[in-house]
Amino acid sequence: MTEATPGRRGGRQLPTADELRIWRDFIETTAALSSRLESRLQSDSSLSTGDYAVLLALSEAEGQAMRSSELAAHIGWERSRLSHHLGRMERRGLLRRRECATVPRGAEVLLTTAGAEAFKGATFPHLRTIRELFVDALTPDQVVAAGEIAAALRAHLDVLGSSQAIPDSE
Amino acid sequence: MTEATPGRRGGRQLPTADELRIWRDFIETTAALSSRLESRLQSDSSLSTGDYAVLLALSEAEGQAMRSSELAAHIGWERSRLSHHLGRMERRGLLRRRECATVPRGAEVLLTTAGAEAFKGATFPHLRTIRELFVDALTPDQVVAAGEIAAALRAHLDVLGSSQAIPDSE
DNA sequence: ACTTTGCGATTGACACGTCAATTCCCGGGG
DNA sequence: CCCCGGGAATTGACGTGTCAATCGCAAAGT
Repeated sequence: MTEATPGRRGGRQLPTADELRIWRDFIETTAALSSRLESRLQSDSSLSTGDYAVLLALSEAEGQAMRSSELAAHIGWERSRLSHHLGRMERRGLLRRRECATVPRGAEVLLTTAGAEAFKGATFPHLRTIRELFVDALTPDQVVAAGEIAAALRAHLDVLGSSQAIPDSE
Repeated sequence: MTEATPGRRGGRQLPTADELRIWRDFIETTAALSSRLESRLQSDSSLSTGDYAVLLALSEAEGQAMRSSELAAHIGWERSRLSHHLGRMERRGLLRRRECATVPRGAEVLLTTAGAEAFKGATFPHLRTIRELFVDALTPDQVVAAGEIAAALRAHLDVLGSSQAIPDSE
């Protein structure tokens, strides 16, 4: 009573066995890919991808500094996550935090020279790794297809997200 | 359209701007997808995807029990990760651990009724979520393409992995 | 003026993962 | 017999992420 209408995509409740197999393959492989990238970045530069995202944003900012909430919005992180991460990065000497003059309780994050150098040293091997692990693995057509798949998934997530998601998103 | 020397793929060191954009889109979207799935599973069933993987493996095992190293191999986890996770799941009453008769230092993991029920209650909504977030977002062609992309990425990871994988001495 | 509210940012408690020990127990040499 | 190497599993330290308080302070309300 719950199905028996093949062909119509809106009729099924559950994925088919083939779809499920592809799903598992897809999600596990992308996770493995992230994890490999992470460990490459770690061994090449002693940075995590989180560190890299923060350093990238700060490097591109004018004065190599940003308010922490701007930074959070820019890289799409929750503020609390950023705060924890900045604390760890500050302990490692990659950046400094300073009271912000313009905004009441605002904190400004600025790159140290060590941070700038770490970023500089990391970026080339990191990009090369992306090429090796992702671009080189696929045909040009597949790269394009991957982009389209990502766009479709993202669009779908956004649609669902607005109607029935978690509290505030961004 | 931005590059000047199309054709030779082995010549470049770094990804093009287009490739990089696709990469970021792809990796961030898949991460968002995982995270959405995780939170759906959590709110539907109070389980993490890790819990789900463990419960699935145990449910399918004969006697609803497995040696912990078999389990680790089956779901592809490191033993230490599994050990930590089993500890947390045991505290929540989803499973029990017992000394294994057949193997010297072997530990056997077995499902409790609570664990079996939690899994039973979780599986339908979980599969439905996979359908909603993944299958429904893509055209049938894209689903197939996603499978091929995953296979290509995985194969490439495996090739690289065997030649220059983990640091064994430094 | 004294609260109240609102926002930026931080903190604490906890789940999760990895790496490097460490424990337990076994089965050989010496 | 005692030690020693080795496999199974656990443990501890620590980085990382989330959620729910909390803190500090300025602008409003009364």
